[in-house]
Amino acid sequence: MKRSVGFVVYPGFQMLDLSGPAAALETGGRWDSSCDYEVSLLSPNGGMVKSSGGIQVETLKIAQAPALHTVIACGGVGALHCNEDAKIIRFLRDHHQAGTRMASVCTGAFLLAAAGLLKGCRATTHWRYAAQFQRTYPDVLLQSDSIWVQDQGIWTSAGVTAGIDLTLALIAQDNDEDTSRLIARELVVYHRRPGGQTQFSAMLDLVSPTGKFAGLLDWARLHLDQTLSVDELADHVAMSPRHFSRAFTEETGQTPAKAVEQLRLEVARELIEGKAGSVESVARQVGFRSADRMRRAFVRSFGVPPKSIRQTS
DNA sequence: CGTGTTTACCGCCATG
DNA sequence: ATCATGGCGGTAAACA
Repeated sequence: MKRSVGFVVYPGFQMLDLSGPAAALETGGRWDSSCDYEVSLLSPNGGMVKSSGGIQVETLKIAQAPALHTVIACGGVGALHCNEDAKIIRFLRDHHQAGTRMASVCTGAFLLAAAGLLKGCRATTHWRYAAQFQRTYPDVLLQSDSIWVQDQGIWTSAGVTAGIDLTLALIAQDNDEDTSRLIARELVVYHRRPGGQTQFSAMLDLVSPTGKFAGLLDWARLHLDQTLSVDELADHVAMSPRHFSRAFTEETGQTPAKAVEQLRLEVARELIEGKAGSVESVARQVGFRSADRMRRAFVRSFGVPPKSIRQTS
């Protein structure tokens, strides 16, 4: 069966948000006719649309979209300006109400949220825009540390290449895990990223090389059993707590306490998946004062307690 | 499950 | 004027 997938783009969209998922969809049909997708590109006014990198694509007007099985809203710097575009909003709203499967990549989540589709739903977006997103749409349960999230049939993914992970998951839903695994191998990407669903490792990679806080984060990772309060961190880089907090948030897109908690959660998760000791002892190793506190942090961040991670891994 | 306490965050403003 | 810095106080969240 051929499934029709429509990508929503606009001036300033991110090419990789489109081309990554499109490549994954294209690859599927190559062996297996039951995994065949037809891709259409849709923009508010149709015609040629320029991506943020300058490459242009030919699009249909969204009003002339064919019947669609899935809609994917692409992200990009343009998303922050056109999330009030009435044509896009109406298009997304109509298709959602009609039961079309809805998805977004990166800051495409801003479009879904603007259309009101994410109210009360768990969702994610590019980590750098997470704070802005939460401020703009406080009624969305943002899971800023997830690669992708599915809630109420709406799929959102983190920044850029996470769109490929998302598409693999969509393909797995339409077909099966094996098909999605084969496609991942063909594309030479991870079928399941190391580190599970967290994008924080990716964040460390992106921020560390250039950032002022590279050394600080590395140091913190090695001393997770210490308190690591904002005051201590600020002291460690010889800044006032106020200035440190502001500079850190600006630089990394995360507040200091959140970042430390992410580090703790990430290491804890690895230890738990690796079955290294009891949940209680893992909690202490990574600096949670108690297993109960760690458990709450897990639920807050991953949506599930440590126990269920150990069981499913 | 409520309740007092601590912590983090952020807006505002002063300083240099 | 602009920018980096940092102190203060309110608020919200997390903790005990």
